[in-house]
Amino acid sequence: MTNQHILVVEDETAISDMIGFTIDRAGYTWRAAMDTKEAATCIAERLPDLILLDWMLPGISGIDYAKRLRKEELTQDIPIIMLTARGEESDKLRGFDAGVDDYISKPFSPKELVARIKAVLRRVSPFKEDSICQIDELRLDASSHRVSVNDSCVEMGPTEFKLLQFLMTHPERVYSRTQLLDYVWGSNVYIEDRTVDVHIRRLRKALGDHGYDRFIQTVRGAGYRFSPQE
Amino acid sequence: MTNQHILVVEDETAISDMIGFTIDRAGYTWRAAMDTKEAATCIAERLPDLILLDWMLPGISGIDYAKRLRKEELTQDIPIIMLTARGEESDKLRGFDAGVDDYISKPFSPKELVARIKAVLRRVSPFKEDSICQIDELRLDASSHRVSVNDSCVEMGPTEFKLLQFLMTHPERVYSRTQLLDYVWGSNVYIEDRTVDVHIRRLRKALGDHGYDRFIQTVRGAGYRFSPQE
DNA sequence: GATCCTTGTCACAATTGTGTCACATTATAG
DNA sequence: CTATAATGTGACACAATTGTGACAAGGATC
Repeated sequence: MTNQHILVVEDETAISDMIGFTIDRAGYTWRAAMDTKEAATCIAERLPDLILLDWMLPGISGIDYAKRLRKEELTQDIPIIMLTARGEESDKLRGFDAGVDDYISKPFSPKELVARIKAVLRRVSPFKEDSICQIDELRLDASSHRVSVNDSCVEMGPTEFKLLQFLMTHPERVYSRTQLLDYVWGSNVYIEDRTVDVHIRRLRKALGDHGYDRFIQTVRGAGYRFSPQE
Repeated sequence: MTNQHILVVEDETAISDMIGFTIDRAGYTWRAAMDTKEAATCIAERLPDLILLDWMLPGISGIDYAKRLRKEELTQDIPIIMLTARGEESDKLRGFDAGVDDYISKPFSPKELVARIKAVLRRVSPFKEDSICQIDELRLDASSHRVSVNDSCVEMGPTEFKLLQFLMTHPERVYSRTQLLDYVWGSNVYIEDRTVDVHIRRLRKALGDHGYDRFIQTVRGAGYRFSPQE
């Protein structure tokens, strides 16, 4: 994972300079853009591995821009971390809907910035690599976004897909509801723990039609585990 | 989930009670201190994995205390999260200089508190996992939350699991009932000593089906001990 | 705008775990 | 050997956790 590239979209140069200095020292390369137009140029020149996006940009809100990035094929898989000022946190949820991966509220420490960048990159990249994951006859194809058992398709919602993807790529290990929220939904979403149960239920139902719900096991007092065993 | 311990340094009992309640449910053990003196006592008794520190303490600012903790060898690596009231955020940067790892501004939701605690702990000690513990043919795998003897699964409740985990990671040593309550249940529960007996009984029963109950030995007048030897 | 799908939350049901008690059993002191 | 204290054990009420169906809000699609 050497030489990952980060695009900083931020109109205050004081801030983007500080950010640049920090991520430089962390071993990443980066470019700064002051508006969406510059950003487009940067992206064309070199596709970044991650985008740091200010909440407010000249002429457009960061969220709207994030949505736009999500629609373009080129950029739809690039993780986005939003930089919010104090008091804008109430709108966080809107951002997660737009596909934002994480938030940092200003002022933040260099440590925190680097930690979140690392966390997001770690979370995102393992998914990209092995696009096909098969355990027994249960097969998950990330690139075509399909789950199948013996070539017959298993229908499920996007969240269930991501959940199954995470579980299948991390089998034989128990994850608490909070951890699953962290890893599957994203770090700081404020969602009830119990919501995970409901999605587990939906996932089991989808797999159950094909007899594979037994792979998803409840560990009382701890969380859930994916395992072909027993 | 290896029973991490948190120290809460906060002079308002209403707040520290609420915090305690929350982190209890998140599976951590904790102690509360109302001032730096009490804090020192708590640290001496059991070194915490994380410190929650109020911005203002009787006689000293939280930041100054944080700096002091950073100077002591014993505490310099323990992550600190500061609790700030609204309006004190402008001083965040000073705190980061003092080596503070994160901030939470009051009022905060339990969910946010737990999320930040986990984030900081994960950031600081990412390698605290795995922990497969095997003695003879008895194997306890913390990450998959499984106990097995010769690959056949041993069923037990959550408390029995934690108890066995503690005993297996601290073999050859006698623990009194009160100590076990402290270490396995958490130091702030009010439970009868004799309850430990019942859980020992349940644990023995689970292991006994596989012939491993002899590992849990009663030391009359003292407590219990885990040991492969008779 | 009408329709469909997804999603988070809730309320209630089903299940499982927990702490305490009473009584049985065992060890130890005298 | 007996008295006494410590530990083992089964039962049980109730607490806590998890499963499940329903629902309303919000997006997406057309």
